[in-house]
Amino acid sequence: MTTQNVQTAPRMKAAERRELILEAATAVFGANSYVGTTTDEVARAAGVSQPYVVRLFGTKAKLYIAVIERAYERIISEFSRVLPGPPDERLKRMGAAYAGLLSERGMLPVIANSTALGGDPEIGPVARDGFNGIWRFVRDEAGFSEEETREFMAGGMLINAIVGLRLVGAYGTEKSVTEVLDACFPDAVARVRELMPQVGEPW
Amino acid sequence: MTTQNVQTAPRMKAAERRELILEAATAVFGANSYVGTTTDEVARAAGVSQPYVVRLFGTKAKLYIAVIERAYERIISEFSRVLPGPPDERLKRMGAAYAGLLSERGMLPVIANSTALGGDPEIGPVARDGFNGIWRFVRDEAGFSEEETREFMAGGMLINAIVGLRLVGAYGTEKSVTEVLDACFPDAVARVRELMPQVGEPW
DNA sequence: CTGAGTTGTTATCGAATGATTACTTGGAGA
DNA sequence: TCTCCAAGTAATCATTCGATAACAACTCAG
Repeated sequence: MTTQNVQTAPRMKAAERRELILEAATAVFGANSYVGTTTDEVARAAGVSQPYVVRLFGTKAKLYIAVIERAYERIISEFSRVLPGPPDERLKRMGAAYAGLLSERGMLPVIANSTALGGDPEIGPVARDGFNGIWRFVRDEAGFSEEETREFMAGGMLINAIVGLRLVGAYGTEKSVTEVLDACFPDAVARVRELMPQVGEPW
Repeated sequence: MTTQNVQTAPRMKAAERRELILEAATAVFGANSYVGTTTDEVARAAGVSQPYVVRLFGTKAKLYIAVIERAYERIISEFSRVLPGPPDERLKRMGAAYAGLLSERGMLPVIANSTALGGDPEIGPVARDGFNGIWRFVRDEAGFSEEETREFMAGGMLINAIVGLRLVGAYGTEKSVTEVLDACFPDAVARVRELMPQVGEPW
């Protein structure tokens, strides 16, 4: 007995622990970018030791790859969920679904950051695959026109920028910000407003 | 005489050297992001020693701030340049002008990266100012409608993502990529195609 | 011509970080 | 019950990076 469970994390199957770490890593990578994040921060956020994170994923880059793969899958999954329904409101639903992912910490920032890492030989291909996957889904599965697809993707990138810049802190005080947020996606903006992190928040 | 000019960089007024370093720093920060860039890389790219870079700008963060301020000024300057002319083609000209900045190394990637740093207490405010500045210019100086402004900014963010992902390497082979590039900005895409860095290029 | 301020360097430090090694402990199956 | 694999940790290492300090040489005003 005694079960001196003072220091060590409660036992868990590796797959389950992996998922926990991926969730924590998404939040931390999202807050600090890829290069700006230490494996130790991820480990502490997940409640395990730093060497264990490295051992489970092999390397920091491989961990990050797992994180963005999971994030892109998550987006496709949300889009699929809101696909059924009135076709004329499909774009609004998908925009709101994307903005809704703000509630899952780091999800959108990680996506945004991945679009800047195309030059990395390891991460680049994964990021391109993820981006292309969303693009194809929007066009083929959701049935958007070429023009609609471009606009939808561009709108998503704009949301990423707004989130990354923490622009919502200025909502209401800065006219141009208010403008963009209201115009961005008809239904998305409400979600963005309620979910977006403020300036200086650790998030 | 003798002027043993073996190691030390040729003398230059500090202001001139500052500009040289800013240009080099834009390229390096653009290629590797803020956190991923060392002051030593910047120094070597500029042909001076690392401590001198630090001394000229005080700190790495201040150097980066000078870089993005310069980049945002550069964008405004280009937009101003193409402002005169037929109003119905103003949007096309400005889109092409933005894409044309691809020829100045690191300019667009630096802008893209700055939109992810809103959470930084030092850099965040500068990035927000720059973004808001462009926004206001597009709406007030260029006279775009609210809707046009949003679409223009969103298109710019999409270009940033395409560049960051090195998507152009797949142009012609990947159907969806071809689609977006052609649809993005009528005249911008030609410039993007000829100027965009390929996958794996140091750029 | 000279000397003082500016331009620039070399040497070096302390902290941080990703990774490796060797060790411990819990728990499921024979 | 016993044992062996999986889960997890502590200790530690080699690098890297931003910053500081001390020093050297060019140049221009008087």
